Amino acid sequence: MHDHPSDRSTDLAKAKRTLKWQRDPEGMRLRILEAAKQEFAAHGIAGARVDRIAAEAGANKRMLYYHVGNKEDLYLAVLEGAYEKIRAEERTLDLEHLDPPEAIERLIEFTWNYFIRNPEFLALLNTENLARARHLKRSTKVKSMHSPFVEMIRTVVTRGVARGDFKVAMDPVQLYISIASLGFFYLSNSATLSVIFGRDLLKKPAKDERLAHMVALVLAALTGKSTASFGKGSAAVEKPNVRTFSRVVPAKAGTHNP
Amino acid sequence: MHDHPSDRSTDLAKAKRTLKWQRDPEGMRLRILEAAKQEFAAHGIAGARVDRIAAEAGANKRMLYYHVGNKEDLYLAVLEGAYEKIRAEERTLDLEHLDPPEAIERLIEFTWNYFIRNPEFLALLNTENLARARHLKRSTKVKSMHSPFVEMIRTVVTRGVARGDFKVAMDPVQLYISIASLGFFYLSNSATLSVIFGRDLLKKPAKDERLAHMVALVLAALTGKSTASFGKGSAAVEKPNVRTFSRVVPAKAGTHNP
DNA sequence: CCAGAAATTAACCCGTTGGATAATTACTGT
DNA sequence: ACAGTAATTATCCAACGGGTTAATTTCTGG
Repeated sequence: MHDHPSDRSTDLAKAKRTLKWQRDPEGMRLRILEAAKQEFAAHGIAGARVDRIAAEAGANKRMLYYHVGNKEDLYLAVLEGAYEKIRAEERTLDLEHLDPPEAIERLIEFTWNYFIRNPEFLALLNTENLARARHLKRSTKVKSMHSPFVEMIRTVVTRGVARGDFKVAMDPVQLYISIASLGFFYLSNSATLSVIFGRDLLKKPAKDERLAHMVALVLAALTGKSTASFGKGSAAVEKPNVRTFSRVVPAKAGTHNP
Repeated sequence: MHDHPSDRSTDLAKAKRTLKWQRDPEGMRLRILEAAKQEFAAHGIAGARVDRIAAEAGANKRMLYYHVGNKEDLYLAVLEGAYEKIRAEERTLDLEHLDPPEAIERLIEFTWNYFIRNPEFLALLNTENLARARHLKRSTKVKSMHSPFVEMIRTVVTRGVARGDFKVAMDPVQLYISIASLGFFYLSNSATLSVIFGRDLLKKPAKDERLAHMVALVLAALTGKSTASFGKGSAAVEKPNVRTFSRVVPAKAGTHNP
């Protein structure tokens, strides 16, 4: 969504207490949706509280119904907004002019960083899947928002195979899902995994290591080469990083999980 | 858990109406936990209804509190049971005597099939992560149940590298997470992905294709070979399958997602 | 066979929560 | 300036849902 003056701080709730109050329909709607996004992401559909959303948005509960609708309408609006946002960002990624391996690397990095920057997106997807996509199915809007990534991957892979960079040609859909998988699962399940492994998977070194592993894994599969730290200081899309498989079978190291 | 006479049918609820009723503490407890598992998996913590669990278990609501505890206790018991179950099955997998590549394949297949056979497990994990592992953290029981897979992977990879089967040695933890990722994400998010791609990812051919892709991807990365359908009719752990990357860049094919 | 404990049922309680109704206040065009 | 509409506030409420209390029934050991 485009910036709106009353959009930044999440609880500038009272900033509107100028004498009595002033009108701001669009701003109100945005604050409601933002608050709803946080609430649904944090508590799921059933766990979300309409009153909390209202409070967080600095609004009266009645406003939610006035501007968006009931709880489910609210949820769907949030979900659609989330898809719109990622699709919009996806479209900004231009891979056409890159060497195929680097294009794939960029793709992985973008996806990974998007997930890191938008944890609510992960939560919302999980919530929606818990609901078996009951709401998505009704949303013609989302169904018409196709990700450009599948086609991007198709052309990149084709190009890579033609140029000899890649040994095999994977199904773009499968590869797309795999790239999403590797990052999504790690981040989405970081809480339980951190407990199981007895170490914090969200601290920077762990995340850096994960990104390097994902890139190395996918590129190794595509190129057939063990992809030793290939250069190109290329300041990655959002975060430069090491890119090798972590040292050879790192022995029991720090992990306390046998 | 071990079989108990009054365990099989889920709604044999009334089978206990022998005149008035008869006692069956253990059976009751099991039915309660099974019902709770389904309920929590289907609706999450906040969405779960204590009354529904009771009804499904063929019990009075009071029984839940008598045999297990309040809603949260119930949830934690379910979660711990889920971890116990998967850990138990994991221990039955013996990879030591297999060739490294085949061992990895078996591992992937096992994980994949376990997820398919236990959809509630996926849902529970998602639910717990939505709660930021709030309950897991309190469970000393689960924290002490280490997966044997990480060590299995470590030895297999080491062996594979020594024998020359594998070109690179990956960090076992990363590889473990990656293998889980590839299957987990696909299945856990199949509902939304199916809507987005406009095709049912859960029908058999799609699932078979996914398994083949996962195996090919991981093995290609490890061996450096494009892993063309390597043989060994090896009747996979639970489901034999094709194992190549799907045909070369399958053109727009059936997919309606550009 | 019977007393006490264990298991189970039946009924109720009360805070929460989504949603609705109605009254108030701020804008807008004319 | 003012009428009409849009935006917002202030209350209310009925149902839902987790948890509890108390009465009932079955089982077991002596």
